[in-house]
Amino acid sequence: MSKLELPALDQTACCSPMVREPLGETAAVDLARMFKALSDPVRLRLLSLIASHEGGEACVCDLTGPFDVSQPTISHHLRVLRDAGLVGSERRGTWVYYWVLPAALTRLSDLLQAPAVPVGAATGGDR
Amino acid sequence: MSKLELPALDQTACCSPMVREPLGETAAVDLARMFKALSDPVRLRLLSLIASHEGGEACVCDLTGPFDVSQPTISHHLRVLRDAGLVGSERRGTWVYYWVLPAALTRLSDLLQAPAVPVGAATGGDR
DNA sequence: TGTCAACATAGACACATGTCGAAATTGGAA
DNA sequence: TTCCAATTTCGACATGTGTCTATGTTGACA
Repeated sequence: MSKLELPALDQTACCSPMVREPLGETAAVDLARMFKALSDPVRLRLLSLIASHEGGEACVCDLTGPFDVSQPTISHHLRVLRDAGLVGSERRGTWVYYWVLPAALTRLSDLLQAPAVPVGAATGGDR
Repeated sequence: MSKLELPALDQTACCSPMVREPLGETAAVDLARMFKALSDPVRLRLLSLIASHEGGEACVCDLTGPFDVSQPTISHHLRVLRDAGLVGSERRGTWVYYWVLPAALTRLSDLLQAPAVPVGAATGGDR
């Protein structure tokens, strides 16, 4: 009997029990893609700048000035943010407007607050 | 007079006002580094798996099995998470334990909830 | 229709990153 | 001290990423 208990004790000493379901592989790929979009300082600042405007929306003409990179680079970064589902965009005549998609950001922050809370497959959708 | 008012109207039509201070360059570099650590699916799942254990802490021996990559690769990923300040680690005899640093995760989620809220320079510190 | 401004895309390039197997390091037991 | 298990680090390599200049696309206006 004592022999049977020792292995169990060994495992208890090494392993703490799981208290919740960890993130699955499919969700991780999706979420990692969004985090990757945020993993560049310029892109992070772009998102912040857009969100700092009234209504969480800004014109591109307001986004190309404050950075030390060229206009095509800003455009490329905005594309990455959009493709990752973090912002939406629309051309209105001369100007193109970008806006944050709060649902996507909420999805990320929910994960970080309780990282192992099961995340549903719901998408934010466009504005 | 009507000529003088048109340019001002044009600018109003294009630009929405700023309602808060956007993220600065220095903070963005720091935060982007943490997001980069989360931008790989395996690393995201590792963090989630650690956090899913009781006390937000897990033994490495629990972390090397559930993934389709080699043990050195898991070790490398854990290193990236640790260097980014998202987890802490400690060797206790035979086993090495990793735990999440909630303050770092909170810092990220706060940014995503109100992306343009000024983020202080406070660090999470180690456990 | 031609011209211009605003913005996006393409291609090239230097540098970064994920993964592997091999090797090194650390701690425990004999 | 030697041997072993657990874990980290190293070096190589294929692939990915940020940035640029050049070019293409879109919309407004004369």
